[in-house]
Amino acid sequence: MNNNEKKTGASPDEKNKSLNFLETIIEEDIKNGKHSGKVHTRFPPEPNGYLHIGHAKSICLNFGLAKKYNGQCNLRFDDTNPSKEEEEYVDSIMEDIKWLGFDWEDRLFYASDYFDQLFEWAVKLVKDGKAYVDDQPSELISEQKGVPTRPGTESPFRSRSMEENLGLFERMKKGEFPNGTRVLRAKIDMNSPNMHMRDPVIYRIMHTGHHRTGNKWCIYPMYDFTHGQSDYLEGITHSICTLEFVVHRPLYDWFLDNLIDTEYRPRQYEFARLNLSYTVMSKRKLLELVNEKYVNGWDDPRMPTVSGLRRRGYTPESIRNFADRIGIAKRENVIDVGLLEFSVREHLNKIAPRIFAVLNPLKVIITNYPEGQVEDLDLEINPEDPNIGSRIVPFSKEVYIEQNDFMEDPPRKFFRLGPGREVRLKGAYIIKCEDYKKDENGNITELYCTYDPETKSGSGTQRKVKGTLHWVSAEHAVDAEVRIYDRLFSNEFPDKVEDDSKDFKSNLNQDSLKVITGKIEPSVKEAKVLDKFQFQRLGYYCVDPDSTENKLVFNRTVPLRDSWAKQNK
RNA sequence: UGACCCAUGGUGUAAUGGUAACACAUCUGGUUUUGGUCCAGACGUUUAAGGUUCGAAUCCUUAUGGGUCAACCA
Repeated sequence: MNNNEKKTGASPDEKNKSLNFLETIIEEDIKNGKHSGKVHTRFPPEPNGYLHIGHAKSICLNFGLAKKYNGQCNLRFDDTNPSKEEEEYVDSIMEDIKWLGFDWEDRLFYASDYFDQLFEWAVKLVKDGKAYVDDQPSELISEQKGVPTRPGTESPFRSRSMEENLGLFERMKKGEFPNGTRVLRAKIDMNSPNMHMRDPVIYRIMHTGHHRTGNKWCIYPMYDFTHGQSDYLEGITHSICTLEFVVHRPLYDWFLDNLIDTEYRPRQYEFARLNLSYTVMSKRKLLELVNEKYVNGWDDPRMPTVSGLRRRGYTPESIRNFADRIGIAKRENVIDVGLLEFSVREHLNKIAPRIFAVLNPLKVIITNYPEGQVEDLDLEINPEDPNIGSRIVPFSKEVYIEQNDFMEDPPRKFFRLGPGREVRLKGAYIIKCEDYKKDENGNITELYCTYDPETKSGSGTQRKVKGTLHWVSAEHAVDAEVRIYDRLFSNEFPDKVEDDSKDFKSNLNQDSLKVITGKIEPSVKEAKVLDKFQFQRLGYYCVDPDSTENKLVFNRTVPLRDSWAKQNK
């Protein structure tokens, strides 16, 4: 067994994991022969924004469950509100799901596919005396709904005749009434302790074109009147959503019970949505960050969006592993963003080619190295995967190292360079610092070192030194823009603010982006957009789409763990 | 003056009436030409009170704490 095979990071779903509560329910259903043992889930995004890591959790859940139990998962756009929804979002959502590694095959649906059927069902409700047209404005309806602790009062239009309701509803459909003048309401129970059962609105007038149905409709069904029936039409067995829909479940069931005669029913289950420390997850807040230019768009690498994470350098595998690790439950939770970072490090460690990059260069002149000599050193690409081969890195008389790899007056445990100290330049020679130069401000500007020609890497040399530094040859190095990203918020819980005059934006991390120019080894010239690297001793970086033929741009995905920095905090 | 959901280490998630465990985080040590990786170890957990039971994290009751519900949003 080689080093790679015994890694614990192997996809968690290969391990014997205990079941989450949904898997328990599903296995019970299968055992009982419910739905003939079939499992059919769906992922139902509203196309009014970009997907974020919380959606990724849901995608992994729904598609993952289907896969695990030999079932299927549909993609269904919940597009019942044309005033907010756009084609642009449909496209980005599909791209993100595919990128995450999931496939809905030929099962792409839209709630708007069902508008005709939904309308017929509404008519049935009217004919059965279970729905009525209300002529009141929304403010009045809202007032009559009461509050959770007090019953509501019935609308004066509640007892209209079936014929009158039918006529009015038809006229609503024909476009005879302006927006907001009438709605269709289910007649349920204004005294219910559940607000959603107090004669919910099921159709509203909206003279707005729809991205799929064009101008065919000027009335649109509400979410509650759409979702369960859509699940029914698609043969969904387990309809999984987040906790805030728990109170909607009685309504979900009510519509099906009053509309459907067959025995089959989809059933709704709820799980806790993902919250991540040091970030916000609501679409509204994310949109605010984009609109008010706190970030550079939905795919800004600091955003918790799927497109942002992709651009940041995250891999689909790392996100899937993350989703597996956080589990599924009904308890409110805040996951430490460190777990996400662990997941991406874990994967990138296995696959990212190692290269040398010096981000804060300090010139080192090797005084006894022959002028003009260049040695092409053969360095491994990834010690985790020796079979992958090696790369050539040129070495010469003048190199750059990191400024913080030298201290004028270093403490004993500093295993790097200082006056009179020795280190190994990784893959090259052991050098000794003989002298250094400072500018008028006291900044170190140059180091003068000697090298030991007997210590060339791979020559069988026995000499050991405590420290090993990365470096680049000054004349061969490639300049690149490097964007050092940090957490978007400085507070673990961005919504926690000192007083009401502030909001989550007051917790924004002012240093979440630093742009510098780094010196990178020449092999990087071949890099393509989104290629991922480990800058040795620093972190994982990937090529940003802003890169041009003449200028590479790198994003820092995540720094390497740094026990030295931690120790010195 | 309500209904519903939830409560296990610092953070998450298991244990399905029978030894409270796994991951991350934290801390030690070992290996290392990355202060990375890897390896070994340590730390630390059932909200409370009653009840049922030979036996309760698990079942029941009450309390406490947290959350959700009052868009013609989803």
